[in-house]
Amino acid sequence: MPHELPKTYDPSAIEPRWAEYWEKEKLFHVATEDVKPGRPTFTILLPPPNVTGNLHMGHMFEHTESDILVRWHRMRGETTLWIPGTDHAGIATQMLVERQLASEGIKRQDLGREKFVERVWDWRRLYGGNILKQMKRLGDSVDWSREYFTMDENLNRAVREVFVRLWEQGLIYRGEYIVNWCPRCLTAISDLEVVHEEQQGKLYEVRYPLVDGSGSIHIATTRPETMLGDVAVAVNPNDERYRKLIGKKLRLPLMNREIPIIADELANPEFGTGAVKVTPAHDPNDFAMGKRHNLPMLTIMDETAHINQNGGAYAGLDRYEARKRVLADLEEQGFLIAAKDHVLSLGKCQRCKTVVEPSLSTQWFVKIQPLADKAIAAVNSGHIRFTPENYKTIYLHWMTNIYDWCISRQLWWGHRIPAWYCTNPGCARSKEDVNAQPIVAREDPFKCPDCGFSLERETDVLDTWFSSALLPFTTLGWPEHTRDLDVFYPTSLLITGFDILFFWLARMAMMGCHFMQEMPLANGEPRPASDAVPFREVYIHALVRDAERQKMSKTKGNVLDPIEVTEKYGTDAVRFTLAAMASPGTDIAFNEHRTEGYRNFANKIWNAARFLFMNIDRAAEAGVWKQDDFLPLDDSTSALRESSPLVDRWIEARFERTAHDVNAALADYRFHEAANLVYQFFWGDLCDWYIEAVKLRLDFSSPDAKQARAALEHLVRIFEASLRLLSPFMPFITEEIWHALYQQKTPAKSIALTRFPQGCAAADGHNSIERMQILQDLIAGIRNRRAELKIEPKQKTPVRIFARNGVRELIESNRELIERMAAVEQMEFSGESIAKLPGVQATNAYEVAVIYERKIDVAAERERLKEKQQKLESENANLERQLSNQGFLAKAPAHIVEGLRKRYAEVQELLRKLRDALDELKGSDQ
RNA sequence: GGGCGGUUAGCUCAGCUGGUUAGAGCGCCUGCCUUACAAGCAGGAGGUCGCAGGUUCGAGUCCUGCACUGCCCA
Repeated sequence: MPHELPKTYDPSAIEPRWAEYWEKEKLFHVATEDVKPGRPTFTILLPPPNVTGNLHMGHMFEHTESDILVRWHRMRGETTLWIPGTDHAGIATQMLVERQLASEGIKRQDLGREKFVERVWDWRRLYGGNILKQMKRLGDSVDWSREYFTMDENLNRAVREVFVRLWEQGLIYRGEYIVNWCPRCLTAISDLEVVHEEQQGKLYEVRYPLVDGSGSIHIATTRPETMLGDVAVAVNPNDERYRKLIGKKLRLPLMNREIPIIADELANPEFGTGAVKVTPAHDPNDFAMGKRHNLPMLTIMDETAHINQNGGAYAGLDRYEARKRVLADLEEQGFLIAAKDHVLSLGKCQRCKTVVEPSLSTQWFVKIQPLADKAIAAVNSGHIRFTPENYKTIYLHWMTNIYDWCISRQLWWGHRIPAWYCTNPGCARSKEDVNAQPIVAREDPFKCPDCGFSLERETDVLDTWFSSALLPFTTLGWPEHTRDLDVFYPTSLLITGFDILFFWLARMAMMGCHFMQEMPLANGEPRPASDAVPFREVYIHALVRDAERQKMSKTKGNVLDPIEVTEKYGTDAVRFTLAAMASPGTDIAFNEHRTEGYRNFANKIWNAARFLFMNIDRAAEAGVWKQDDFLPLDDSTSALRESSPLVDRWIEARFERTAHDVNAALADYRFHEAANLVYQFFWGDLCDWYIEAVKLRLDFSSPDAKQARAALEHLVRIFEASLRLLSPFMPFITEEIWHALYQQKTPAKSIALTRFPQGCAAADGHNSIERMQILQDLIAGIRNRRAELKIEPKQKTPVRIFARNGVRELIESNRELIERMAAVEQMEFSGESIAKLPGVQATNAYEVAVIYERKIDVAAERERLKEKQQKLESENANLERQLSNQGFLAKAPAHIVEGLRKRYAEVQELLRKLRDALDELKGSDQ
């Protein structure tokens, strides 16, 4: 059956088909019961994208790198599992559904908690799968049967178990602390969810008079409205200016309240006036001071950041309105001394960008230090390794300066905290009591064990990251001791961006090390710390920026939609772009021109395949080829025979070396190197040289069609292996061509399930690479000379060659190749050097002259030779300097010195030839 | 303020533990529709490796300082 392929590669015609096929055939499903013991496993957990999100370029980059590694490991015969899923994204999702409700004129409070949560689930069912659909389109080779959602029933049970255990271990506590409060989201958020932005503001100086009338003190503040909640003024104990005022009382302006002057190291004499007001309920530093000095905590704002009853006349005002009024009143009453320009850092809610209000409230916290200690040890002892390595420093730095983690959120969407309070206001388990001992339980309790009253459940939910932190073990069935855990835990690798290093990675490390240490190994033995880690390796990928290196952002309007780019150039081309630019630690400036180049590469492969098919069809017509002849070829045995020509040996050696280097590059996450190696081999070696060379031997009508058949067989063999080498990088086009090659008789359901070439660095036993290089240089030299002489491409020219014995033999036996590739029609060998002939290209291996009747342009020729001479002279001077340097000769390693000596001899020889040629030119000039 | 990076061709970037003549893609210039491919083929130009010192027989590569620049944390 003849092959029919369009002349130009059209990815849109084939990609959706294969994406669907891979999914439908469940090609990447790993059934635990089928896992063979002893076989290496490669497990990787997909960082769950936000369920509300769409796939962006960063995802595609992350998925491309993951998919390349996953496909590579799979093709190396490992049991390879990639687990996909999505994250319930508490605040983001709740906001989204609230907005939807708002368009119907409803507030979530109108619906009530239960109905609202149902609405969120409805939303999720309808739209939540979008990002997964996009992943399917891109062909991510994940195991879809294991898809998870962080709110799934089984994961919820695991979250609850973790919470209860941490509570039992004293690692979770409830308490009144200052937290970051978002007055728009109406919830507390963790330190990490606050983004700091520099902003131009004012530093106000306000006079606070002493109660005894003996004077006053000037305080400096950026937030004058919080003075309503001031309970003290602090000065540094070493500050001479204020030392004798410590302990005295001040009268707080506007509020007419007496407050003390206290001494605290936190007051910085260098900043402002050196005296700071203390508002413990509205500033984290002041809170710490308040604790130290046992000051009252006076809350002056409500949850929407409006002044409350404690703010006297200002009650009911929004915080910014209150600031204006406070300033106006201070000024009017003569308390405002100055307002200086000041750049301040404002904390904003990561989700909604509202300025966060530090607020005193009762929240749940994880006592983090004991968990962090384990996570630090895991990295320090090498059980978790980072690439690039510098992230280890960043991780350790953060981990050793860690604060307790506020895990409660005042939301409805999320894992509700499994804690119950007694409804009896007098009971010690009542919610109103900050020090209450709630009932934290695996099973819902019904009545208070102390007083028998009914119970109410905690309304708060957990930080989304709390559940995400558990995924490496909960997705594998924890808390049960499952076979999945035995087989797949610890996961092999985490690929993620540095932006969630602390949010997620660090917390997974803590939770994994803590909880999995308790889980015995498959054989019942206790689990060593090295096997408790959630992942053995971490690869932190860089950021994808736009072509101008700007961060992509919706406001800038420079966001590239990966699906759009993919539809324009093909998934393979986009993947290859990302891979080829993915040097560890370097951000990617995504440039469509580059993608265009790799689409061209795909087209090149496509056309190489067309060339193959054309010849297979011809061979079949000539009766020397049957489809059944073509069987999968085993990598371990070479197809080379004694009689195989140099080019066959050469391409095979090049292939083996490339495959070897690609494997080595991927093992070190050097994606760019791997991609470039494949590119260079496929285009630079296979297409530019091998296919051109093999054309000489593909004449099936000749009497020696057997030789043509052998040539075709070798070509097909190398090509098929090259497809496998390319497959992890370009899964679609390789799949398509590979299937076409086998014509329904594929040895596997997919090229993704075949073997990745392992390669061999020392495969070239016949020095074919070195020998071929001489021919390539010779051909390039003749072509160059022809271009200089402006010879019509079609016009063939004779050449004269002088070469020493071995090289002459090499050239003679590849005469046809040279003739074809350099447009040579006659090759004549000289018995002696022709270096003096005008226009000779001289190397150490040969001298070649293009014979052409057009008169040599003497001036141009001299120019050419002089330039060459100049380069060589400077190299020569360099060599002489080094070789006469005793220190170099004494200390440099022998092979370096030897190499230099050899090169020196070559340069001498080349210079001599050049001088001769220049002399000769002088002669012809006269 | 603390920490971590970056500066190599017009652009985007490689260059692993110091070692012979610093590479790639894109762009640019010249010539070609050579029966796989003009999304192609062939040839070519283009770099005092941010600056200044130092270590070394030898520095794009190691050290110090400076300049510019990016990011993270406070």
